[in-house]
Amino acid sequence: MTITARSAGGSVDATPHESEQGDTELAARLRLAVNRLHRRLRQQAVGGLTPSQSSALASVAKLGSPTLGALAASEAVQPPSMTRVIAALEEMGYLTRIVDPTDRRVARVAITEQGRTVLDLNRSAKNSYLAERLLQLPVDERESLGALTVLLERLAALDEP
Amino acid sequence: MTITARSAGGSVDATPHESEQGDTELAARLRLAVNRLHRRLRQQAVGGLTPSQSSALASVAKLGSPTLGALAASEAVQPPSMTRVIAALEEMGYLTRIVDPTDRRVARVAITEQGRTVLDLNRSAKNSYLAERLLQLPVDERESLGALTVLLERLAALDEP
DNA sequence: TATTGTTATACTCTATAACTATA
DNA sequence: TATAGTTATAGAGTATAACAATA
Repeated sequence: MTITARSAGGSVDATPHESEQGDTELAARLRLAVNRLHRRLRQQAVGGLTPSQSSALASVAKLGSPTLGALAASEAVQPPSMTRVIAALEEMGYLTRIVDPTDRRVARVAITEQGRTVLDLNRSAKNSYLAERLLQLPVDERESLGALTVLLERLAALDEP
Repeated sequence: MTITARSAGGSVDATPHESEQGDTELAARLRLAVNRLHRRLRQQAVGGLTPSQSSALASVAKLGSPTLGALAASEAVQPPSMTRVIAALEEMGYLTRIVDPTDRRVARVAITEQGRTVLDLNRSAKNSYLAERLLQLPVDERESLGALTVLLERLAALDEP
């Protein structure tokens, strides 16, 4: 996939100020954009899961049967916060706890059949805020978002300072 | 500027499942990425401003002297939420209230000299979470982020359903 | 004694409902 | 009566500190 910066016939109207910036200004703009988009997204509960819950559930599916601590680190929250998220997902039947046979202090979790179903529904939600907006974008910009998403995922996944 | 989706020598290890998705899956992945990145970012208060405050301050600077209602709509929050953000920014001396001469119900706000200084400091914060991470990216990916940030800004700015 | 997770508590951000001031 | 904003109150998400269980 190959894209260009402003390929939609000039519909991306960056001002000179925006397009001729340094890395720190790019960081500031990206921060604002992420914050604002997050505010839009948080108003939509997708498939009965809050953003924190669907994010954690997706991480569990990806990691297999992580410990609570590993999951908290992966989601960049503190253990007490993850305790609550897990409790909610467990009560809904979307994940189960597994007692670690070698160390009974650790709490491992794994996704259930129901949990996987919900996750799939979540991934294919055609009526979500973002899905509807992506359809309003020109095809080439939509494709470029695929590349951007990979970068965002990596930025969010990088370790702490 | 031209980029490719995985230009970092294969360091972007998207699975086949991730790279061969439809728009709805892209939406789901983008949603998760934005949520996670937001969680990373919210832990860093930049220049003494919370994310909500710096976002609102930037909007005021962009809009000129908006009414509280217009600012709330621009930031996708309800008027009571904006009342609090404005009160905090006003107390810090970063914006002032202007009585609308034609309608004394409306509360207009404008950025102060101090506010503009803080905003500039914010934009050039070299030690922010994102700024440091952007420096870890290959140059071509960093450049692509500049173009794609514009897309995120537009997604966040689109009107409600 | 160190580590893993939980409970208790508090703070930030945001929302809805009810209210005030002005039109 | 309608509109712009504020105050009162509540809920979601997360944090730190103190605790319990296990190593």
